[in-house]
Amino acid sequence: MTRRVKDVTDTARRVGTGVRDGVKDLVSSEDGRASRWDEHREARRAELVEAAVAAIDEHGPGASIAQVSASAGVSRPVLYRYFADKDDLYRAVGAWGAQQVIDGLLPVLLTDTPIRERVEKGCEVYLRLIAAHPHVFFLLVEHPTTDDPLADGKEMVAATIARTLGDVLRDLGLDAAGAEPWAHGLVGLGLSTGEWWLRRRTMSRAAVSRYLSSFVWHAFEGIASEHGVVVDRQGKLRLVAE
Amino acid sequence: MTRRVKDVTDTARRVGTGVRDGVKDLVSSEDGRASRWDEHREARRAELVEAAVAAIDEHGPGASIAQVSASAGVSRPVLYRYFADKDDLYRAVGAWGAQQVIDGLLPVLLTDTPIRERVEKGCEVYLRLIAAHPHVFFLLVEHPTTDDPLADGKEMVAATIARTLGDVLRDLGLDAAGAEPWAHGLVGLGLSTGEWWLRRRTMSRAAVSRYLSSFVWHAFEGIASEHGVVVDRQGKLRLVAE
DNA sequence: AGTAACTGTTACTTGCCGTAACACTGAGTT
DNA sequence: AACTCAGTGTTACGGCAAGTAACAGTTACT
Repeated sequence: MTRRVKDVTDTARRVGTGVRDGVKDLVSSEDGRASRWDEHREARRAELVEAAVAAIDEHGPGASIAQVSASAGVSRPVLYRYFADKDDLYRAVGAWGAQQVIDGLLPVLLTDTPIRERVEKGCEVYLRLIAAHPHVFFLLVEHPTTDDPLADGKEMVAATIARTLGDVLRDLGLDAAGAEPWAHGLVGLGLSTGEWWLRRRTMSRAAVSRYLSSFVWHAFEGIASEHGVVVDRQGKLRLVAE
Repeated sequence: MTRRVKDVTDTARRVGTGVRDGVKDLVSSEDGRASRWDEHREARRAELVEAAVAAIDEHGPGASIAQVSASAGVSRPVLYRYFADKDDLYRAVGAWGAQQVIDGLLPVLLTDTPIRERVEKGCEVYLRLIAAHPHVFFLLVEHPTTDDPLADGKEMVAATIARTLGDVLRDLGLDAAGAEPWAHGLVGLGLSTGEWWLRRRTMSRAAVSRYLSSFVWHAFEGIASEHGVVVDRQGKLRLVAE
C-alpha cells in the first residue's frame, strides 16, 4: 500500500486520447460517445467496492487485488480501470464504511430526544454497524489517513462530526474552535474502543456501549457546563448566566 | 506487512542446531559459548531498532527493510537474524515508541498534585513526545494491532493505563470493569487527536493540549461523580455518601 | 460505415520481502 | 593447541503481489 496520494480523476485521464482535452466543455460540442458512460462508471465503481467489501469480509483487511477481482468475477486489470491503484480502491472502501456509519449515526443524533439518550443510542448503533463488517472496520482503522476528507473514511466521519458539533457550539455562542480536535478525538475514541471490543470480545456489546457512551457523555456535559451550558430536565441544552 | 503473528523467540530457534534442545537448562551443563551472547542480542536488537527509528524519521512510516538496514550500516539479511520479519521489526519500533510515551507519562500521572493538573501536564508531555518523531508515531497509529500487549505499541500503552486506572477505581471501591474499554478509548482519543494535530498543524500545541485535556478531564470527573466520587478543593478524589 | 469509449483477456515488468549458501572471527571447551 | 559454537557479514537467488502493455471484441453515438 503506497502512501502516494493520487488525484482521483486519474482514472479518467488514463484513458483519454489527449485530443479532446482542449476546448471541450462547451455545451453543444459534447460528444455523446464520451458522456454516455459517465453514470455507468459511478455505478461500476460502486459495484466493485461492494466486491471489495465481500473479499475483505472473507480474507481480512489484507485482501489482495487478486482476491478482490476474483470476488468481482473479473480479472485484475479491470480494477485498474476504475481505481488508480490499490490504495485508491481501499480508500473507496473506507469511504463506503464511513458512509455506513454516518448514515446510521446522523438520524440518531439529530432527533430531539434528550441528548444523553441520543449519545447512548448512537454508541449502540455504531457498535452494531462495525460488528457487521469487522474486517472492513479494521481496514479503516489501519488505513493511513490522507488529508482529503472526501476520500478517507476516518476524515469523513470526523468532518461530519466536526461540522455538527461546531454548529451546536456556535448556536450556544461558545468557542467553536474545539470542534475539530474534539471530533477527531471522538473518532479515535470510537475506533479504538471498537477495535478492542471486536478483537477481544470479552464484553457484551451492551456493556461496551454503556462504558463508551458514558465516556462521551460526561466529556460533553462537563465541557458544556464549564462554559455555562447545562442540560435541563428535558435533556435539552440551556445557556445559564455564569 | 504480513498479519501473521510470530513467536518472538523464533530468532533463537532459527539458528539452533536442534541437538541441544533436550535436557538443557540444568545449571552446570550450560555451554558458555551459547550463553555469552544472550545480553549481546538484546543490545544489538535495541541498536537496530534505533536505526529503524532513524530510517523512519527520514523516509516515513513506509520505510523499507533496505532503508532500515542502510541506516544501520549493514546488509538486509542481518536484520533477519534479530527480527523474524518486517512486521516483527516494526512491532519492536512500536514498542519503543510506546515505551517513550509510558516513560514520559507515568511520572507525571503519579505525582500528587491535583488531578486535573496531572491530566493537563500529561497531555502536554504526550504531544511533545509524538512531535519529536511524527513518522514513528504514524507508524504506530497505522500498524495493525496484535493481541499481545507486550509486542504492540498501542496495547502496551493501553494496558498500562488500564492497570493504573483499574487500581484507582478499585481503591475507591468502584466497578473496575470499565478500566479496559476506557483505557483503550483513551489511547484512541490520544492517537487521533495527535494524528490530526501533526498532519494539519493548524493549531498550537498548547491549544490542542487544552482541548484534549479538557475532554479527558471532564470524562473522568463526570464518570467519577456519577458514582459518588468527587474531586475536593485539593484536587484529590473523595468518596461521598450517595 | 466509422469510431470513441468501453468490455475483457494473457503476459510481462518491477519492487520488495525473505532465504540460501558461503566465508570469516573469536571466545569457550576439551 | 585444536576444535566448535554462535556469532559477524556478504552476494545472489526465489517468490509474491502490484501495476502495465498489448491486443481483441462489443455497443451506441456521429
